[in-house]
This record gives sequence, structure tokens and C-alpha cells, in this order.
Amino acid sequence: MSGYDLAKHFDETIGFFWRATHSQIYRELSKLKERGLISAEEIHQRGKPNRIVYSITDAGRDALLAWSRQPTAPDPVKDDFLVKLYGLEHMDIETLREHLTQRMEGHRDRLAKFSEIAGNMQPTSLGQLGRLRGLEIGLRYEREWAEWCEETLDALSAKSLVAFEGVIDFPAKVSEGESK
Amino acid sequence: MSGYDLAKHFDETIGFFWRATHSQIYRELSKLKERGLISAEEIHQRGKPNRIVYSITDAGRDALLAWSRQPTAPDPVKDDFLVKLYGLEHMDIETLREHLTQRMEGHRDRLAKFSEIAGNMQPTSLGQLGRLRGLEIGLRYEREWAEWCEETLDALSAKSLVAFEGVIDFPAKVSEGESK
DNA sequence: TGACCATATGTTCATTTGCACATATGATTT
DNA sequence: AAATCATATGTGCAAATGAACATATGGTCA
Repeated sequence: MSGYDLAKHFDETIGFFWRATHSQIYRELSKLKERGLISAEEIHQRGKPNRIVYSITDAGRDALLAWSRQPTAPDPVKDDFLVKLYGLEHMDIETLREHLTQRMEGHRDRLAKFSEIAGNMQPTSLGQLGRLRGLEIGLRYEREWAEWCEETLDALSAKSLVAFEGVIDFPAKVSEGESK
Repeated sequence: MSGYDLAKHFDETIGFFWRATHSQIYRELSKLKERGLISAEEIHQRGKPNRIVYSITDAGRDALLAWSRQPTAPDPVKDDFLVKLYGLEHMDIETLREHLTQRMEGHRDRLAKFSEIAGNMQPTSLGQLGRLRGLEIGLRYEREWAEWCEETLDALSAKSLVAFEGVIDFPAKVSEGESK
């Protein structure tokens, strides 16, 4: 593929578990070529700028296999929304509810998208099997987040929160003048 | 808290959704103090080096509330293990199975840990409610990953894979001399 | 006595990454 | 004719981040 193709591929296909901007892709391609893991071929096109199409070399294939033997650590979560929840008593809950709703919609959209793709896939080869497994964790991920958003939205509803009124500590008055 | 306290706090408490090394923490504390969002107080100790304990200022509290109103994007997943799965036909499946088993154990351990913590928590305040919701998504996350690992391990078992033998494409022979 | 550990704070360096900028071709739209 | 868009490749700059290094105190253990 060319750098341009790869950038589109990241957006469309593997974007759920890996992504990169085109600037990064071109930089990485340069490095890989320097190390002899890929080879380049310039393709002349009419009506469009030339493309530089890269192919994996034998050394590249070896490196890929060696890489597959390297241990990988689970992707560490780093979510500022959960930080906000951690300090909930100091946050603007009205706004948080809005963000929660938006997130829920996003997760539901992706869940529907992933479900549709998965429905059209059959694991007829090893490659297909792997890609289906990747899609499956994406599906689970989106489903759980969507459900969690719904539950959390319910827990943060004005109705639920009045239960705290007067009980123990309730530092920040909710749904009051403060919120624009 | 002091920088040292914060570093421990990251390890112990909020590590699931946010973490930082001590070097980063000290740097950020310096910046926050420069901006007047926190104030510092040096505490002299016997038998131990002095601690610098930071407290939030009124300006800091304002900034925190303003930050809570900023939109947040869902944490993008970036997992090289899923990349390996995506190119499964070029990987060392034997090794992948080992890694899957290790991951599964890690997810199960954290699931048990989170369950225990959640069991001892009551949402008696707004703050507690938020922290419980954070724990809840962590719990869901670990549960789904653990289950997915189990399913994937099963799909990649030698037994399951022989189904591909001779069918369509099966590029890399599995459980053969190649694997160390 | 020497090694190591827990406490405590910081700096230096390299890598990764994203954003913005830069350039160029030719087709399509206004 | 001008503006914009899709295609295509790249560079410069800054921020975030982690690993390693650096320093210092005093207790514990071999």
C-alpha cells in the first residue's frame, strides 16, 4: 500500500484498535524502508500525483513474525471522563449528563456498525477468524460502555440525586443558578 | 498531597483510568503552582526527607469546575494484540495462545479485585457515587476482556484450527517445527 | 561496615504523537 | 476565472510521556 492508502485504511478498518495520522504514517514508512523491512515502488499516474507503493520484504516478514512473539501489555485505559466522575462533587453535573448522553449515542452507533460488519463476516480462513475476534471485542466494548452510560445517566438524574439532599454530605447544589 | 503521595495514589486507586509516573507528576505540580492553581507547603520530617504538600487554591477550584465543562472524547483503544489478531495468518499462533492465557489471568485478577472493592462501597455521597460508577465500568471492562480471551483461546485451539486444514486458504502451518 | 530499602524530589533524554503548515496535480463546482 | 475538492507526500514544532539518571535522609539487615 501507499501511505495515503494506509491512512484511509486506518480510518475505515482497523481504526477501532489502532490509528495514526498521515504524517506519522509517512514517517514510519521512511524508517521501515531504511531498515529494509519494506521496499518502495513509485507508480506514475495520470491526473493524480505519483504514488509510492510499499511492499513487505522477506526481512520484513521475519521481523513481523518475531514481533508476534513479543509479549504485549493490555492497553492501559486513560479516560478523563472517569477522572471527572472520581471527583464528581467538584464537577458540573448538568454538563456531565450532556456529555454522557453524547457518549452513549456514539457507543450505540459504533455498536450498530460493528454488529452489521460482523453479521456479514464468515471465518473461512485464519485471517478472517482473527479479524472477527477483533471485531468481537470491539462489539463487547461498545455494548458495555453504552449500557454503562445509560445506567450512569440514570444514577445522575435529578430524580436519583435528590436522594442525597440532606443526607451525609452534598457539597455542590445541583440544577441551580450556577449552570448556564 | 505531595508528589510522592500522588504517585502512590495513582498506583493504588485511580490507576485503572489514569496513571502517571513520578517524574511526570512533579513536572505537572510545578506547572500548576506556577499558574496559581495549587499552593505548596514544605513539611519538615524527622528521619525522612522533607515533603512538599500541595493544596488546591480558589483559582484551582474554578479551573477544575471549568474543566468539568469541557467535552471529553472517549479514550481511543490502541492495542497491539488486536493488530496481531488482524494479521493472524502471519503470526506465531502458539505464542499468541500463551499471551492470551496470561492476559485472561490478568483480567480475571483485576475483575476479582474490583468486585471486592465495589462490594465494600456504598454510594452515601455524590463523591462515592461517582467513584462507584468508575469502578463499575472497570468491572465491566475486565469481565468482557476475560470472557473474550477465553472464547478466543478456544477459537485458536489446535482442535478448532484443524477445521481450516485444507479449507480455502491456510497459509501458515500451525503446531509444526517452526515454533521453538 | 556495607548494602539495600523506603522515603522524597527532581532533571535529562529520547520517542511518540498530533496539529499545522507546505507543496503539487488535475477535476469539479460556482 | 476562481475556488474548492480529492489525491498524494512530506516537514516543523510542540506537548506528553516514560525510562534512566541523580541526589539526599535515615533505618534495617547481613
